[in-house]
Amino acid sequence: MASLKQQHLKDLVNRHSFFEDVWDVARRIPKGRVTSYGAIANYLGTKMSARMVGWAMNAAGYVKPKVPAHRVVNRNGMLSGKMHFATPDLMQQLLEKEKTEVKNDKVVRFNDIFWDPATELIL
DNA sequence: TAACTGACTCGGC
DNA sequence: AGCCGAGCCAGTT
Repeated sequence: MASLKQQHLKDLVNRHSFFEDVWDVARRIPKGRVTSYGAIANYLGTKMSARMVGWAMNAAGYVKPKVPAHRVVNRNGMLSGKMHFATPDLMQQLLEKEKTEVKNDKVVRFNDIFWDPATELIL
Protein backbone atom coordinates (compact mmCIF):
# COMPACT_ATOMS: atom_id res chain seq x y z
CA MET A 1 0.00 0.00 0.00
CA ALA A 2 1.43 3.28 -1.09
CA SER A 3 2.15 5.90 1.54
CA LEU A 4 0.11 9.06 1.63
CA LYS A 5 3.11 11.02 0.45
CA GLN A 6 3.60 8.77 -2.54
CA GLN A 7 -0.06 8.91 -3.40
CA HIS A 8 -0.04 12.66 -3.08
CA LEU A 9 2.91 12.97 -5.42
CA LYS A 10 1.23 10.61 -7.81
CA ASP A 11 -1.80 12.87 -7.85
CA LEU A 12 0.43 15.81 -8.60
CA VAL A 13 1.91 13.89 -11.49
CA ASN A 14 -1.51 13.30 -13.01
CA ARG A 15 -2.49 16.90 -12.59
CA HIS A 16 0.53 18.58 -14.06
CA SER A 17 1.41 17.31 -17.49
CA PHE A 18 4.25 19.79 -17.74
CA PHE A 19 6.19 17.67 -15.30
CA GLU A 20 5.49 14.56 -17.29
CA ASP A 21 6.72 16.24 -20.42
CA VAL A 22 9.91 17.19 -18.67
CA TRP A 23 10.48 13.65 -17.50
CA ASP A 24 9.63 12.30 -20.92
CA VAL A 25 12.31 14.42 -22.51
CA ALA A 26 14.79 13.63 -19.76
CA ARG A 27 14.30 9.91 -20.31
CA ARG A 28 15.35 10.35 -23.93
CA ILE A 29 18.73 11.80 -23.07
CA PRO A 30 21.20 9.27 -24.50
CA LYS A 31 23.63 7.60 -22.14
CA GLY A 32 26.84 9.56 -21.92
CA ARG A 33 25.17 12.78 -22.99
CA VAL A 34 23.80 15.65 -20.91
CA THR A 35 21.43 18.56 -21.38
CA SER A 36 20.39 21.62 -19.43
CA TYR A 37 17.26 22.73 -17.60
CA GLY A 38 16.87 25.61 -20.01
CA ALA A 39 17.18 23.36 -23.07
CA ILE A 40 14.34 21.16 -21.88
CA ALA A 41 12.20 24.17 -21.00
CA ASN A 42 12.90 25.66 -24.40
CA TYR A 43 11.98 22.43 -26.14
CA LEU A 44 8.67 22.35 -24.29
CA GLY A 45 7.94 25.86 -25.48
CA THR A 46 8.28 27.52 -22.10
CA LYS A 47 11.75 28.93 -22.44
CA MET A 48 11.48 30.92 -19.26
CA SER A 49 10.41 28.05 -17.08
CA ALA A 50 13.81 26.51 -16.54
CA ARG A 51 13.24 26.69 -12.81
CA MET A 52 10.20 24.48 -13.15
CA VAL A 53 12.32 21.90 -14.93
CA GLY A 54 14.51 21.82 -11.87
CA TRP A 55 11.40 21.47 -9.76
CA ALA A 56 10.29 18.58 -11.89
CA MET A 57 13.64 16.92 -11.29
CA ASN A 58 13.09 17.33 -7.58
CA ALA A 59 10.03 15.14 -7.88
CA ALA A 60 11.60 12.88 -10.51
CA GLY A 61 12.83 10.48 -7.87
CA TYR A 62 9.27 9.46 -7.06
CA VAL A 63 8.15 8.52 -10.56
CA LYS A 64 8.58 5.57 -12.85
CA PRO A 65 10.06 4.74 -15.18
CA LYS A 66 13.17 6.16 -13.66
CA VAL A 67 14.26 9.58 -14.81
CA PRO A 68 18.00 10.10 -15.37
CA ALA A 69 18.02 13.38 -13.49
CA HIS A 70 21.80 13.24 -13.28
CA ARG A 71 22.02 13.95 -17.02
CA VAL A 72 20.42 17.33 -16.51
CA VAL A 73 22.78 20.11 -15.47
CA ASN A 74 22.72 23.87 -15.71
CA ARG A 75 23.81 25.83 -18.78
CA ASN A 76 27.43 25.88 -17.74
CA GLY A 77 27.58 22.12 -17.36
CA MET A 78 27.82 22.38 -13.61
CA LEU A 79 26.18 19.81 -11.36
CA SER A 80 23.99 22.36 -9.62
CA GLY A 81 21.53 19.71 -8.50
CA LYS A 82 23.98 17.30 -6.89
CA MET A 83 22.88 18.32 -3.40
CA HIS A 84 19.43 16.95 -4.07
CA PHE A 85 20.49 13.38 -4.66
CA ALA A 86 20.63 10.78 -1.91
CA THR A 87 24.26 11.74 -1.38
CA PRO A 88 26.11 14.80 -2.72
CA ASP A 89 28.41 12.62 -4.79
CA LEU A 90 25.79 10.33 -6.29
CA MET A 91 25.14 12.54 -9.31
CA GLN A 92 28.80 12.60 -10.28
CA GLN A 93 29.15 8.88 -9.68
CA LEU A 94 26.22 8.12 -11.95
CA LEU A 95 27.68 10.30 -14.69
CA GLU A 96 31.13 8.76 -14.43
CA LYS A 97 29.57 5.33 -14.62
CA GLU A 98 28.35 6.35 -18.08
CA LYS A 99 31.80 7.57 -19.06
CA THR A 100 30.87 11.21 -18.60
CA GLU A 101 33.85 13.00 -17.13
CA VAL A 102 33.21 15.34 -14.24
CA LYS A 103 35.75 17.67 -12.73
CA ASN A 104 35.16 20.22 -9.97
CA ASP A 105 31.41 19.63 -10.15
CA LYS A 106 31.46 20.42 -13.86
CA VAL A 107 30.96 18.22 -16.92
CA VAL A 108 34.17 18.03 -18.94
CA ARG A 109 33.82 18.89 -22.63
CA PHE A 110 30.21 19.87 -21.90
CA ASN A 111 29.74 21.46 -25.31
CA ASP A 112 30.73 18.25 -27.07
CA ILE A 113 28.34 15.94 -25.27
CA PHE A 114 25.55 18.47 -24.83
CA TRP A 115 22.29 17.06 -26.11
CA ASP A 116 19.73 19.65 -27.15
CA PRO A 117 16.23 18.16 -27.48
CA ALA A 118 15.15 21.06 -29.68
CA THR A 119 17.69 20.14 -32.35
CA GLU A 120 18.42 16.45 -31.75
CA LEU A 121 15.09 15.06 -30.70
CA ILE A 122 13.14 14.55 -33.88
CA LEU A 123 9.55 13.59 -33.37
C1' DT B 1 -4.10 34.36 2.09
C1' DA B 2 0.07 36.71 1.07
C1' DA B 3 4.87 36.20 0.88
C1' DC B 4 8.93 33.65 0.19
C1' DT B 5 11.76 30.18 -2.14
C1' DG B 6 14.10 27.83 -5.56
C1' DA B 7 18.08 21.49 -9.24
C1' DC B 8 17.48 28.40 -14.03
C1' DT B 9 18.51 31.83 -17.53
C1' DC B 10 18.96 36.04 -19.82
C1' DG B 11 19.77 40.80 -20.34
C1' DG B 12 21.44 45.10 -18.56
C1' DC B 13 24.91 47.82 -16.03
C1' DA C 1 33.92 40.17 -15.53
C1' DG C 2 30.76 40.07 -11.96
C1' DC C 3 26.45 41.55 -9.74
C1' DC C 4 21.39 42.52 -9.96
C1' DG C 5 16.57 42.16 -11.35
C1' DA C 6 12.97 39.99 -13.81
C1' DG C 7 10.11 36.13 -15.35
C1' DC C 8 8.68 31.42 -14.69
C1' DC C 9 5.02 28.90 -11.17
C1' DA C 10 4.31 25.00 -7.67
C1' DG C 11 5.13 24.12 -2.90
C1' DT C 12 5.89 25.72 1.67
C1' DT C 13 5.26 28.81 5.62
